Amino acid sequence: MGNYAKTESTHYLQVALPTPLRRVFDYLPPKSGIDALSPGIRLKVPFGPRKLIGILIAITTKTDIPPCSLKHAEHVLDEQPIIPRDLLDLCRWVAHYYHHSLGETLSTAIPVALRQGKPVAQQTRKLWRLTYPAAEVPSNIARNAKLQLAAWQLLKQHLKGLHEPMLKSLGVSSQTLSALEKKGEVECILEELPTLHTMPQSILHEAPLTLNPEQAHVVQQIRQAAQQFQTFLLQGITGSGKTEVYLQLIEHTLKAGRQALVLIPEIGLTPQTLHRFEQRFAVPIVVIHSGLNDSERFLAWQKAIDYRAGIIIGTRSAVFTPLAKPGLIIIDEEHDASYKQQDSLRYSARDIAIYRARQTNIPIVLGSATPSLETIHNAKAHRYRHLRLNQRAGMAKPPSIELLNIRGETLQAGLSSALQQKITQHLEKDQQVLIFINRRGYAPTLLCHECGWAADCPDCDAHLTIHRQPAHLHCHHCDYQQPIPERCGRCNTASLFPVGAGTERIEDFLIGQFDPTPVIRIDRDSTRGKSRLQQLFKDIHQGEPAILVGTQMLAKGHHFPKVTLVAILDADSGLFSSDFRGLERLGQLITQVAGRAGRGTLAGEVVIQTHHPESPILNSLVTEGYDTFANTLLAEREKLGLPPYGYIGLFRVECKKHEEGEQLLLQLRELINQFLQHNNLNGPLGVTLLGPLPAPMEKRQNWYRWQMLVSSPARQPLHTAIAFAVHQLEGGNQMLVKLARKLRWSVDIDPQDMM
DNA sequence: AGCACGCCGACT
DNA sequence: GTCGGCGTGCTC
Repeated sequence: MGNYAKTESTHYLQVALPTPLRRVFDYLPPKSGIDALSPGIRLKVPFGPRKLIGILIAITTKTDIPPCSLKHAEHVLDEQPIIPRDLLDLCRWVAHYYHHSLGETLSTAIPVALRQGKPVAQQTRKLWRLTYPAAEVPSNIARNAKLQLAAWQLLKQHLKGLHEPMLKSLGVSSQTLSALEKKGEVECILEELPTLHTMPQSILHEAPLTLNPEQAHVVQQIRQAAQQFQTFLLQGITGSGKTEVYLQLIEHTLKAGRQALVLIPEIGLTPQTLHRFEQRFAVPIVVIHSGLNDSERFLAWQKAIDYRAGIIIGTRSAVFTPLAKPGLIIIDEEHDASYKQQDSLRYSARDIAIYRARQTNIPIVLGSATPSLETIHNAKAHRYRHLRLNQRAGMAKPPSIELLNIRGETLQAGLSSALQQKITQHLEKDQQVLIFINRRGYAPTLLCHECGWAADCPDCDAHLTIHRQPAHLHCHHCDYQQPIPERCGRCNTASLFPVGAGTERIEDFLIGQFDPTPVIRIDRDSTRGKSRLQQLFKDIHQGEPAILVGTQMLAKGHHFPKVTLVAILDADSGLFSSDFRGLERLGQLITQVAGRAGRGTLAGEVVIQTHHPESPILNSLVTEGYDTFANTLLAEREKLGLPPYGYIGLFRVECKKHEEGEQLLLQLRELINQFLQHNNLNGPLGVTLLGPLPAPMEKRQNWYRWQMLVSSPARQPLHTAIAFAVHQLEGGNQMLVKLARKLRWSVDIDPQDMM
């Protein structure tokens, strides 16, 4: 390509920049020329008055901008693309699908270090060895320099050298080493980290478990698709051995010289999962979670892309990790809400993962005991292969589930007397009891008995939650805190009292009621600090009789073999949730916590307190199980045209002045409706608008929140309408742009909830 | 989103 | 006199 010099001026660089603007920007090639520029490299470019680091998307010969107003790219940061082709393509699709800026999408996808322009260094490890093996201690090491002498002696016994981490663990500090290096006695060699190509070791540390026939069948079915795209729904009841299936699938993937990407929910069981993986596999495993700092994240990313790790385990954002040799994707607990990002780029890691699997032509496994309705629907439509694990290892029978009528009952800290009796029975048999309540703190409301005033958050439409440890009022929506007042804020009488019960209050009550049985509370407050949660789990596993009280955290993942009674205190909040997914969530929760009851050899019992024991849907769940329950919900969703039968997007607006959000959405609605009419997309088979409506919690953190729902029985018209609307908001319509400037707006495709 | 520019009010 | 409030415009 020697004739670039001639045509140089007709080439333009399309660059994605970290700005919310949904377009790419064209630049002239840098002064250094266009050679060695390929999509995926980083460029430093002038952007208005500042300099930004962008990603080169494409090199074109056309531009919509008058070429005289184009600027030159200033700097080329990479020789090789740091964003591989398929990740770039993935991000383009994501940006397009979620109507988000490509530059910001790329920023979400890559480690912070990269978007800040840090150089990509070859990953190395340091090998230290003696410069020359002398028989005697060299004279330039002082006789009293004990540490240096020890280090020298050590290295003399290992003339091939020792790696720095090894030396550290043997008590040799880097100061000692650099002191010796200065004296010319030792030298440091930078070795490239080995890739899996050159790693001679075997893949496994320990032998795999023997699979039961069901598991074996599942493994075999998925292996048959080993080299091509196929989505599997692995629906396995709690305790049916899904993880072992994952492990064996990964083993086959590794043996084929490929990598596995495993996504787990956010509050996930990272330490346990990781432990099990590390026990099994001898290949390097990389874990990506919110606890990592920037450089650790960057390291993990590099290991994945350089084929230095065989298994990549991570939460939501790990779905963007590029793989050198992709072979398998696993989404554990695929129904979990934490796979959906709830701000900025509102993506679903599960859905992106499926797209990725298709793009790279590899199988993907969605595992869950309680699959989402979307996934069940796709399985029924034969877009996914539906595989099941119905056998519970070493378990006689599934737990019995009872809907306990609490209508007219006087509750003590949220517990009915019937439930208290059951607790006594189980404790007398030396067993453990698990109480589930999705509300932390002492009580959700501080109420005045005299005038009905309640302590509210000044910044949100919400009551303040009473906490006792330490004592204060706390808003769970914006983190506002204040001391507990002694007198009513309205009538000034001293008759304030807590209404309702959260985990702290229930803990208090149980301690008094079932003394001396220990009560272990597990919620976000009781598990602050690094190893608190692990310690509490350890206590539970001692197996002594105990009552566990907790939130969501208790519903996920962990096995408690001695728990035989599980109680759900506030099922009704799920029954009457303002959100259309409320019931689905409740069903998943009940099924998941029921899976916690009676593992091992002991029979389990589940009690669900409700004011509506006759509720047909709850009864169908209890007597016929999750599948039937899900079918009922699916039928309802179909009637209402809700997902998975209809596709929805949500415009969200936050504003400081109450009416401004509504105004913007009203204007937007007018424009969209005109557009729909012009394009024959109105009517029930086209696109329908609902709203603007205030969000379920209208004010939050001093922002008023409005939303407008856009829905359609087909994906394409929905997409078209939203693309049009976004374009208008972003500059197409002057009036709208003017309104939009005063507030914050965003689009949420496939919203999880309307909160 | 940033950032600059520009035009009005209350300060050492 | 000027420091700084935020409305407006622009980013290849």
